[in-house]
Amino acid sequence: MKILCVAEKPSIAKSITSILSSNSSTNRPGRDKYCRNYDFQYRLPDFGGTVDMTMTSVRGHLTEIDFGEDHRKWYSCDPATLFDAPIETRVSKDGAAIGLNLRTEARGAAAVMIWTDCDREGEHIGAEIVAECRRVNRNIRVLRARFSAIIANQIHRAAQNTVELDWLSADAVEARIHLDLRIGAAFTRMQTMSLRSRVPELDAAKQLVSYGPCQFPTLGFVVDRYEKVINFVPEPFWHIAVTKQRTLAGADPTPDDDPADIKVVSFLWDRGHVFDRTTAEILLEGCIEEPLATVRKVNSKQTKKWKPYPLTTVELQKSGSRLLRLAPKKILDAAESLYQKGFLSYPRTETDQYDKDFDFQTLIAKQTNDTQWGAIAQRLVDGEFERPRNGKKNDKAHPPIHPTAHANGLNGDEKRVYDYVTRRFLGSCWKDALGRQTTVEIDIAQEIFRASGLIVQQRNFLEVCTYERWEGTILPEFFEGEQFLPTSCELKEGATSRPKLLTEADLVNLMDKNGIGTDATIAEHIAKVIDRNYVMKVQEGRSTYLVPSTLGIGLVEGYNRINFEKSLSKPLLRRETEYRMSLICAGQRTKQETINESIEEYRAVYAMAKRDFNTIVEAVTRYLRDPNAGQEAMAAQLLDDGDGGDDGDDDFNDEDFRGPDPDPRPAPGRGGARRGASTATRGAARGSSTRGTATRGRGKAAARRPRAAPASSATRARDDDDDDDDDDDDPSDGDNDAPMVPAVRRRGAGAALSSNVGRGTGAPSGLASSDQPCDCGLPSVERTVVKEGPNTGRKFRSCPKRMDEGRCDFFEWSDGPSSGRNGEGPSRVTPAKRAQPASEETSTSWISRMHARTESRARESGAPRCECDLEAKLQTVNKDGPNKGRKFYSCTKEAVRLRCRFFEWVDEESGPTAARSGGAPAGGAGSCFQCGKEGHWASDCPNPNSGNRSSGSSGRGRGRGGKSRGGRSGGGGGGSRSGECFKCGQAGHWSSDCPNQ
DNA sequence: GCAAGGTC
Repeated sequence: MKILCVAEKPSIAKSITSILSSNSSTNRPGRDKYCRNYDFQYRLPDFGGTVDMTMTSVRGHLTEIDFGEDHRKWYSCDPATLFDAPIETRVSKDGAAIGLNLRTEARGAAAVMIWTDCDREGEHIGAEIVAECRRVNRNIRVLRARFSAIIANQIHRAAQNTVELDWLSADAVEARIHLDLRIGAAFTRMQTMSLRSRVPELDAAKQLVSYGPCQFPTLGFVVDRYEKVINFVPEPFWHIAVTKQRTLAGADPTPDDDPADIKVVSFLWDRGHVFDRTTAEILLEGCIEEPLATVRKVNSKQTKKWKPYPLTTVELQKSGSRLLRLAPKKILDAAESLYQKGFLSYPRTETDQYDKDFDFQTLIAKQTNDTQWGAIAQRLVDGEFERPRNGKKNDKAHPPIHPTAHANGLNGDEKRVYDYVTRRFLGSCWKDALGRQTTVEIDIAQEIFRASGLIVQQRNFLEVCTYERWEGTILPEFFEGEQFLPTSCELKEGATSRPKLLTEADLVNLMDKNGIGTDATIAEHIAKVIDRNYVMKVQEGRSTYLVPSTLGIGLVEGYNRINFEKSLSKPLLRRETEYRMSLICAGQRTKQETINESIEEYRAVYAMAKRDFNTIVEAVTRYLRDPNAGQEAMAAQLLDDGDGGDDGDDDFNDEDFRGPDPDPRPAPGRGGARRGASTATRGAARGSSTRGTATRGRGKAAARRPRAAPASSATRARDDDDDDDDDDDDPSDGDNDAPMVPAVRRRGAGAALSSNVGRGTGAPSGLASSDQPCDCGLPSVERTVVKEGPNTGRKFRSCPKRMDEGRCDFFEWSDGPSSGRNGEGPSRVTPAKRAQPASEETSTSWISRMHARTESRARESGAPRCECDLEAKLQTVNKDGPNKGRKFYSCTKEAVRLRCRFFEWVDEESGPTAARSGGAPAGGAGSCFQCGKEGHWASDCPNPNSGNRSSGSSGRGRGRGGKSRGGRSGGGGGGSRSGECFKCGQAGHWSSDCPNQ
């Protein structure tokens, strides 16, 4: 009797064969060059004893679907008919040889045993295999082998205990496949054709304006963050900072003391900060009237920093893009290649827990000869091994990503990815790092302040995970009950800070949490929205951010304005599809019912979109032609960053894995701006409302004091994790790498009230807040462990979202730095580097500051600098017209969307640009594209034959909405209304042929 | 020329 076994991919076929045959199979080529056939004998008592097995494989899905001939051509039908058009399923071109091989092998087989991955897609691929086999063997029996790891006993168990193929899961996948095609094709064709016929720039660029249920939410995340950056309004807050100079032995310093023994201890205010200045001043006044500090508690306890979880694909993409600074797609490509070479395990896995039978020792032993971590691997082999922690995810198909062999001679991206995976694997097999944390709590006029120190006792896994940091902080001796005068006690001002634009790591995280794409496709969706010109990658310093293009913003805003009940650019619709798939799997809904239901919903959305398409055209046109669109966010962020340089993201150094940054998480503050601002306001209101109590209650119980906004309701304090350790937010220290808020605002009455008591002034402290953002960029919230166990009642901070909203993995004990944070005390997690711009600063003031900086720098160097404060690029007008050959300066940035409006003719002394001088050409960003007049859009232009601004005025300069600054358009020298490339902005070619991208 | 999901 012959049984045909079919795996999802060649590598699995090979390894399962090796187990089942005890390495005694013969193999022969199949029809496809990757899919070999393995023959062996295997004992299956249920089939009468020993049987002949042939193991082969497919390569993922075997079939593809498309519309019939009548609907395949774009202009052959109304896109709306695609919701119902007949769909054909056929074996894909790639699958032809594989299908033939299956049919050949199935002919004489009694049964086909399906060995595809044990997930929904795997069941569907199994169904495809069965369909192919039945073409030649109608009655072939179907057996499903279910396994969760390629481990001998599991594989044998799966072979001996086959089950039914899960046809419901296969149906669910088929529903998804059909819906994706119908919806994607209908919307893509409709919006591409409609937009191209009405927006000449898009037509000229042959821009494909695709819609996909994963693409649009991906774009939506980028636009959403962009808008938060743009709309952010900083909210000022105040806090009392207390310092104490003390020798390590706990005495007041004397001139004879070794300076190295003298420490300045910063005490952080238990209230974090308050949003009402008067409240803060009143509380400070109390501290200054009764400045004697009493040490209430000195608490010392063991703490630990947890070793990393086993590595999933999504985590590899997130941490990899952050630490290695590689695009998620590049990381996956490198991991795939390493997998093909046998150095890494299968790189597409959702599992972050190892099977109980997983053979760690053999794998670790393979690393003992490595020059960098061989000694550590040897220690693990020699007994220091500790089983990795278990995460919560298990796809039942693949183990976590781990090295399967020692690799020598790798280079480039592959080396970096391999090194990271291996270090992380070894680290996860070691012990947590151990330390001792000491917290000192003092009371000044019934205000509580805390300082903490950390002694790292055993680094353990940190020795191999060199990209993680956990540094000790020395705390001099303090004794319970002792009293002292603080060295300084003063009011400091900070502000909630602007969120950062999304990084790729942030986006991967958001997509993962919201169920957009799968571990294997997330990177592709990101690449796709970039390829479609919806999103651009922008390098600033060492960080890469994602910025929506004018087209991207226009699309999202246009669809948002139509006000669908379920936004196309939000993850809800995709999540709903997933939910409906789960209903099919559970047998509660049929495939056809689900398809019909979803199609009717999308059909309604489609009809609305088509009816109101003017709204989308207007939004797209407006942004496409808005000279400022897209620049504000970068500019604002740059100004927040001061020098526009590195934002302090951790850097996983290419060579030795020793990055300068202590915290391997995304830089904080990426989001939640509006939320932060609004909660901050609430906090302020609360503070104000109880101010009277504060006045009366001074000296009474703290509980009756005004409540500061809880740390969780405030956005983070200014913190850029900069490489320097300048935690100082004192404006007088010359740290002028950020726009400074006038001293009077920052100190004001606070300065008058501040007091230097005791000896010296000491260094001002950082902010005493626990407003660390979670991995989504939102302010974390404090929760309490309710589950029975050793931590019951213990407080921790986590993502503010509900689980069903996609809560992220951020976690931090409130009482100790034990979970992956840096080693400082829990209340001192975000030292303020410098203050934020004051809240009343207008949204335009950054523009004037930028101009001022530009001009001052230009004066210094003698070279023109653009509004981005970059040296302007010398260019020549190429376009035919009166200005041909004339030289001009413009912004040097490569991405046209980020270029500023700077323009200067070389032959005109300090020639003002149209944009800067106010001498804007007729028809600004808000004007009609056709006639140049304000008040209507081109689609409604009453003067369609007015010849546009190309008729001989500088108005042409804004022909493409001013985005085409004079230089790029030939300086008003006539020509067509949209003569530049959509991507790079230069004349002479269309974006489809752009040589600059 | 459309989608998303497998895999090489």
